[in-house]
Amino acid sequence: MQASDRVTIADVAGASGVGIGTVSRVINGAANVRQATRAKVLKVIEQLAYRPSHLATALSRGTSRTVAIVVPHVTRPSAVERLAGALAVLAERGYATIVCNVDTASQRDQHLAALTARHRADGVIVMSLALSPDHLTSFRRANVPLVTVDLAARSVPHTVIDDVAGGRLAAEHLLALGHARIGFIGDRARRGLAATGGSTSSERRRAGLYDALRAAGIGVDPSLTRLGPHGPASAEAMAAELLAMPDRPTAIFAASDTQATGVLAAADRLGVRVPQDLSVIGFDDIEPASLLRLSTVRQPLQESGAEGARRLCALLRGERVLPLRQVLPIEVVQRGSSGRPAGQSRQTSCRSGSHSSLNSALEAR
Amino acid sequence: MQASDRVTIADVAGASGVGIGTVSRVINGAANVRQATRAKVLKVIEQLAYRPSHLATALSRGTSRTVAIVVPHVTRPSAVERLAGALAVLAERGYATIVCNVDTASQRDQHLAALTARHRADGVIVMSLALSPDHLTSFRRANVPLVTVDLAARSVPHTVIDDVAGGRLAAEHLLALGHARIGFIGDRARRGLAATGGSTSSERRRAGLYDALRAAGIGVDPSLTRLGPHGPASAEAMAAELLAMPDRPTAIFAASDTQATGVLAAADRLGVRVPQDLSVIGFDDIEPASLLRLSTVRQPLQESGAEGARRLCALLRGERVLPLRQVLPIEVVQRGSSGRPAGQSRQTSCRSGSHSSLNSALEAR
DNA sequence: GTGAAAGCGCTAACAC
DNA sequence: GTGTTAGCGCTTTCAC
Repeated sequence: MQASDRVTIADVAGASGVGIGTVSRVINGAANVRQATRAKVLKVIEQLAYRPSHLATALSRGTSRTVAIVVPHVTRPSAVERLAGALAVLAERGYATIVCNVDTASQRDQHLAALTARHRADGVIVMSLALSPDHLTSFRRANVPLVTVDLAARSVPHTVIDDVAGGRLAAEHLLALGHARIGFIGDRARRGLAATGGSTSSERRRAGLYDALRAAGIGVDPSLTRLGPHGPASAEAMAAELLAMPDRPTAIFAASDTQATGVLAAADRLGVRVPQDLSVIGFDDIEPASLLRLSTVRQPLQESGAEGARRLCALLRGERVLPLRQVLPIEVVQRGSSGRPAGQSRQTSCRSGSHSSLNSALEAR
Repeated sequence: MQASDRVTIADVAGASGVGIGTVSRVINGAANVRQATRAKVLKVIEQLAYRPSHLATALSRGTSRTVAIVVPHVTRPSAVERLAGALAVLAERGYATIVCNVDTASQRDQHLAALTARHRADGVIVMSLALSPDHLTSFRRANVPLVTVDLAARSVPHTVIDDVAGGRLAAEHLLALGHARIGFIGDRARRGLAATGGSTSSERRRAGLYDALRAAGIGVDPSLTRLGPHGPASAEAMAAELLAMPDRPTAIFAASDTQATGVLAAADRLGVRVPQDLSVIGFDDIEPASLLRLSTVRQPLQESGAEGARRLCALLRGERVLPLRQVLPIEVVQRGSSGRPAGQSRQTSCRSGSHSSLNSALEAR
């Protein structure tokens, strides 16, 4: 048994006394090989510890069965859930998956440029990322199949949710509970990155909130909207601002569960009880949301990645993928962080009444 | 401008009136090309929208500048942090990174087997995974450079922390605060997966706890140790058991922050105040820990992935990587979830005194 | 059934 | 400087 490094199909052919064509047939399980020949070749392969060269196979076949995923901020729970959903589908179908994390616009451009090289990846999935017309054009010109997730791109198959409707759902949930002053905590769009189709999902969710407020005849108070960098710390600071207002909101809608977590922390620090003094609703339904009893708008994160992967696979099989725009369902999940505002305690929706908030708990430590 | 698909280096050479060797030199920025020639070739490349075939280049060079990372349970915060650390280093050095998520032993074996194929990846990083001698052997025989992270493997460069010491640190922190009855919540080793070198990190942390208890002359009460599946829900259930004991612990050490989160939730549900009635310390220092005011043993997760990547790169450059065993530092981060047990309030180490626990807060909703 | 040979698209060594 | 050629290690006709 020698090192499989440097052992080629020719070595196997030589040692088995057959041609390399036959060895190739054996490797690929072609039918037209005599049983005895097959056995002999397999034995030699075993003895020589022969492993086919993936590169040679791929070059010869013209495909490496590799796809690439471009995803921003991979450490965020929503991103990693999507990624995991896609990885599972792709692995099951025998695709290797290159993961390109991007935290800056220049990283994004670099990765996208690299992926339009010939034979780099059979196809590409782009998630939650601003894609310029130029980007789209280079993929088209390079003839690299592309699908997107959490991002609408014209003439490219995309899997999304209706963020505006999601914002509306969150708002309607709070409105139904009797809230009239509803604050919003969301992302300040960073130049270039994290924007999708001209607006971020945070921005669209805010739009949905405003829609609902107007529809309810309440109108929008811009002073209740705060935008800042993503992340719990920033959300906490912004929520603290809202809670310090003389006429503070009775409810806050956060554009993501991560930010909602920050809102809970802020309420805590200020001794504001949730949900008695403040209702909070987030977006995404990431794992910790359930533990924190956070009401939220759930979107199928893993499933979105899985669907993106399935659609890319279909594309790679040469199928047409229709409809181009796939919209996944969302729903409100009510937990303990949302309830009727003070003075409207009739028919309280939450399970119990007199408790300290997560927030005051946090402050305690 | 035609599709770059199917345009080869020969086409460029033909259209520029030069040989393919010259085109190759231009592409790779070789010095010995006349300026005029270079310009002409570059213009044609532009016009034809030529993109070199990655597969052809890689096959010819014998390397694809691709590495693979095998990581279990990629959605866990600790895993994704490590992954992100590695991705950043690898991207910066021009390596594409294949990510193989594994949730079962069979997925692990499948991925590891695939990665020992010739030319699949230039090198492999395995994280937090049980690696059998057979696995090690096949990598060695296949001549595929291998490093591990959060996993000791003999004769393979590995980046780890001292989990036993970490357990000891956590214990000593609690002991110093005056705790004597210290519970432990950890993973029940799942057959095959998630075990490293015969024992899981959870198991080693527990061993460290026991060491410290014995060293303190307190001894070990096995009834205070609970093992179960990873995840906050399971941890919550186990913690609830501990807290229901007649002589319940005054402190609980959880093998991970994720599990510690479950402990906090359990305390909440039972109306046990943290840290007054119960101190909690976790392990890892993942992002939410700070928000939850969770005391913890911090380990450099991103850095561990980055170091693994750096060491693999060194290996790929042909350098010897020494020492084989790289141990990263850990430290206790005290936050609000740990304090003196009731009746020992003198010189309390935590910031404030009379607060409700996260736990009671959670119950409230 | 099986062997020989022509690609796949590039790099690199070698001539000129 | 630049063109030519021999690989890199497979798959896949096409004869036999």
